[in-house]
Amino acid sequence: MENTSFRSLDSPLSDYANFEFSELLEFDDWAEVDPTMMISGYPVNPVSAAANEATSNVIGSSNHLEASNGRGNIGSRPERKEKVAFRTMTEIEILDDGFKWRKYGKKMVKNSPNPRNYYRCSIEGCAVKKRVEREREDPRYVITTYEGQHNHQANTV
DNA sequence: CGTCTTTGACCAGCGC
DNA sequence: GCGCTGGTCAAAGACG
Repeated sequence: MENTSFRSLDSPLSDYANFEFSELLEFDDWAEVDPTMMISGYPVNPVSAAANEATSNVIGSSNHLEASNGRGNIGSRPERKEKVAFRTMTEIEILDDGFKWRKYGKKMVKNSPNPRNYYRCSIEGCAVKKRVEREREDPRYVITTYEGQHNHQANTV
């Protein structure tokens, strides 16, 4: 609903031009989420490194994460879950989006030589989950998947 | 002292 | 029915 929340968080850094969401992954009720909302609701502010290149790197590759949801929703809709996945060009996988995340697991997927990290919101009552995974053919790219919505304002960094 | 990180093991769902 | 993968939880440790 209220996508407002924060759009001008105290981001000391102003070079988060690496944030690119041109490659959105479709999962369940993706259509319910507005891309604009993510831009205003999930601002990223890399605290360091990577932030001088990119800027206008056009992603022309194709997504290969379709195998992620090959579980049980082939032609069916078990339930609606807000899943938002987008690719970010950054050397760091821990992007500070204004919320506090607690890593609760790491797993190595066969589809990628790199491990997949699972994060969860540290705020109680907030069941938002975040999945961070590196691109298989482009390690410089990071696939961030948000699941759920925050029930609180940004925890400010 | 409090919080978060890390690793392993366990469980569940789906495929064959 | 079995196997596989993915996902989650738990405990201990480390660090601030």
